[in-house]
Amino acid sequence: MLRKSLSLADAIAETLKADIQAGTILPGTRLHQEDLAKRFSVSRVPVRDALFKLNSEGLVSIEANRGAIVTKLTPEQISEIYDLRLILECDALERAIKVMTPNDLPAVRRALKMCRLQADGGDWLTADNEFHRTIYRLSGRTKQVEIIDTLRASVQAYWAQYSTLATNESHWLEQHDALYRCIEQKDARRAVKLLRTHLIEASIKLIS
Amino acid sequence: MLRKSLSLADAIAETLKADIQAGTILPGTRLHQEDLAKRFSVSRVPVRDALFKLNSEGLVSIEANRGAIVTKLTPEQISEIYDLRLILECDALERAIKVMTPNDLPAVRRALKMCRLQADGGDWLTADNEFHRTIYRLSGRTKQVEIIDTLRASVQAYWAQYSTLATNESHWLEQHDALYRCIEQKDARRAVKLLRTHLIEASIKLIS
DNA sequence: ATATGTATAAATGTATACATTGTAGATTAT
DNA sequence: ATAATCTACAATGTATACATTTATACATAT
Repeated sequence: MLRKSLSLADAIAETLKADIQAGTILPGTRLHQEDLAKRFSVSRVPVRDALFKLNSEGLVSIEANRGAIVTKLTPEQISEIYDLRLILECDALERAIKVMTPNDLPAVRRALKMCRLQADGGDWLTADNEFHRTIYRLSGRTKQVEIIDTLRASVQAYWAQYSTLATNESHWLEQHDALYRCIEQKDARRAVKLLRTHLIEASIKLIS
Repeated sequence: MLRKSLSLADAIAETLKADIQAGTILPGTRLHQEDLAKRFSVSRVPVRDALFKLNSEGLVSIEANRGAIVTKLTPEQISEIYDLRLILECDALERAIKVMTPNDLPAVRRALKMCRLQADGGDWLTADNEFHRTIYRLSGRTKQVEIIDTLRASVQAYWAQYSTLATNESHWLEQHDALYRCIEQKDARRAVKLLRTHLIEASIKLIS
């Protein structure tokens, strides 16, 4: 496997992204360049690069001369993101099912298994993300998958908050199982319908 | 009107963006930090910031330790972008028509007029962009409009190439007129159908 | 002649230092 | 006491200098 040389900026960006998505750093938190530089024992330059990168992913908001804060979404904004995900993910799913071959199934099955392992306690959110991404990638639509990833990432921080309260993922595991069966049978119509309700339910839960 | 203080990085990014979209800087061109720094009479720092920003908009591609090049799209990638635009723009148009009031019409009419003025010779591409954006903004979907803008921007460079050869915008002006009439009558169904053919025609023209 | 390895040069990545902008606190005037 | 202005501090923006990585050219060996 080819390992690309990871710059400091990329490493910092990834760490911060993980912290934000895990809920360790809450939305609305100010991110001071100097503080972060001290935390990572580097200069402010790679920190700035990292913040710019996170800004481009929508995870932090930068105002000129006024610093960066972890993006805080209103319920309306979260709702809009879910509407976008609905459109883009359903389309990607449909395309994926149409072009995929039996050879692609093991990867999906593996991701599904990972979800079961991480169901309670473990890193459920990442496993869930990986399951969906595995499917969407089969569509071959690079840009579309990239946008979907960005949208999913930007709401993940709010799930981290949520799941500490009500950690009831078994319902979603069943939906994943059902989705896999549809994929296995190449039943795009039904798969899309499942995903649609999956996302709508999630949206409602998260906003309420 | 509130004028936000424009950092050097933002100014450089805007200039480069304009150059790329105008076709002055062609896709595939390497963008050396030092050269750009000399061109704008600044240090490499704001240049790097600008390149990161353009990278986040998909206009340039950055590889670690290997510099930045103006993003070069394959016909397949262009096609994918048009498919995404089709989905997102049609949805935005439909939503815009549903929520807009008669008070919103003058702005659209103004943008339409601008298109006529810039039809041949002038800055048609910008006027066309502004016309569509004016409509989509009425939907109130900030994130969605942002994504649409990014997608439109990333293919604009290829139109710049194209329009020097065959500058025949009158056909599209007619389509704009027709679209406006649908909007005026709040006929979302027909408007979406028009936009769909508008985009499909454009896609085919650009790729061939 | 091709391929490989090394050395040199050029470009990007990072650190440090300086400039500018924005903010908070205090002082003064109303 | 409140409002406004000025001053000092803190944070970001930018420039310069250094470190690391990558690419190019040349030499050498097969």
